[in-house]
Amino acid sequence: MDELQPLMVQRLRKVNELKKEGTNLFPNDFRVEKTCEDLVNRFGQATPDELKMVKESFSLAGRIMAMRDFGKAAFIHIQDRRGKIQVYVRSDRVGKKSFGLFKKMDIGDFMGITGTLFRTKTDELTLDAESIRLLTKSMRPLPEKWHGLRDVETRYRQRYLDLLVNPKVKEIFTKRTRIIQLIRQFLDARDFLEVETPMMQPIPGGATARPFKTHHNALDMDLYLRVAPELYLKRLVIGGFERVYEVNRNFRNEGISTQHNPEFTMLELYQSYATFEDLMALTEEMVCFIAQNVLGGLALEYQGGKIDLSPPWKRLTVKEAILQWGRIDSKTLQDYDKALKYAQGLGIPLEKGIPPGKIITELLDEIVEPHLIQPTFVTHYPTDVSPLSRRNQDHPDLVDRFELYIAGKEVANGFSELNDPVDQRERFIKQLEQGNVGEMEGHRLDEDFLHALESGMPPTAGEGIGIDRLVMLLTDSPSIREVILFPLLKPQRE
RNA sequence: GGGCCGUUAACUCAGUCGGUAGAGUAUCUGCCUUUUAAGCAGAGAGUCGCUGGUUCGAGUCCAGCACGGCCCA
Repeated sequence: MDELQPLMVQRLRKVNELKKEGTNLFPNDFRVEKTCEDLVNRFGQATPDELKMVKESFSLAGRIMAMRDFGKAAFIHIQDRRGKIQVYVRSDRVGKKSFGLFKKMDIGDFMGITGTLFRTKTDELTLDAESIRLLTKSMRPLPEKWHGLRDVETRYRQRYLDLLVNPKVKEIFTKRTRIIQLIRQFLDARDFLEVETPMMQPIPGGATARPFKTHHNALDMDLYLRVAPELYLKRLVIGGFERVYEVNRNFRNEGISTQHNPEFTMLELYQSYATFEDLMALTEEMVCFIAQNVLGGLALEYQGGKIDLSPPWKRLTVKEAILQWGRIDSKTLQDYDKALKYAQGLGIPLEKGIPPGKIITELLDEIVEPHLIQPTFVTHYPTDVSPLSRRNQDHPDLVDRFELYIAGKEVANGFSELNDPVDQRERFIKQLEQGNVGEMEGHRLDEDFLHALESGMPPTAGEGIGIDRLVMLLTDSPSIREVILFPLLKPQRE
């Protein structure tokens, strides 16, 4: 315990008094029958007279969140996982001994109550306690009831307090779980199989990102936390799991921002005999299914802007998109030097020698992305920045790939998969030669994956959806830290 | 990495021109058996993020550092 603060000293005094009286401060034999929500759902509409007819007693437990003391009686609010209910504790009903114990309870303590229901003068459904138990004594005070906990840093560092006193925060994380449940429900119903693939990989593959490194002592082997599960999921497709998905964490050793946390949650799915177009349809359907269930409709507000998820979503090619919002014509865009100069003129720090496709995607991020507020699929990316995507039949320098943008954020990335092992080998080698990947620690030619691909992968389409960003969108959260329970923060200096 | 902002009681926040550190909630004491931000009366509670500087005197001005937020790269 840190240096004893006055408030803790006062609580410790009560603790010692209770111990001396023989009270167990941490019992675990109270039987909980109901949640607050159960009682509100069942009796919330009942009139005072109807409640008088209910002779039944109910037992519930929870944390004391508010207390209004009248000397020989008190009103308190009890909060459990499903809600809150008011409890009336009076000396003449619970008995003098229990009431003496109650007087030593604090906001923040856990309490078990058995009682009957009534309605107060001010019409609030209230449990009239006939017996009470202290279930856990708390030693520190909770944040203030009215303003709650506002300090962002404390909210993240002491998320338990944030969850306790800020109901909206609890709601966001409940929604997050609901969203992931709905994803599973949606994909399971379409005969996708959920799998788990390695988090620790000898070669980090599937995305261009700096990995976290770790070491296995017994094998004396360096390992990397995965930046994507892609190459393992494809191995499973090769192994005959024609429809697979995984919802789990990826790790990227890069910057932190309102859009980026070093560990983040991704859905990746693979469907054999499907194309990137099939996956656009699936994405549209799945996101609408989730929104319908979580929001009750397809209209939502994100940070003051209105977003309509009603299908069909807009689709346009990368080229069309750049020509629409950029001040550049088709001919200039196709000329490497001119396109590079144009990009540099916009303040994008690019050096000569970068792959042509990189100019295109940088331009996309810079001039198109902010405009893509309503859901939009941008399609047909350059091949040289899409090493795992299948080439377009008619334009081999483009791939059958899409990215989904909503509210100016990249939410999904999918493509028809490259299943030609010879082409794949060449593209891996080219990627590594280009430096930005090759120089990144751990990235090297994954012979084991190529070996698998040489055994034959059926025509397949795959996609990744950023779950954190999807949750941000559906909960109107401005920062990724609002949708991750314990976002990464630097340790606090003592 | 750069710019701007923040850090004061357990929580939410004031703090004027540099001159004894403030409020509400919470806590403690007393009264109170239908309150709900209960009420009334009283009390206690501070390393003003940290380190240094300027000054007779620093929460306040200056520099550096830490952590966080927003924006930019």
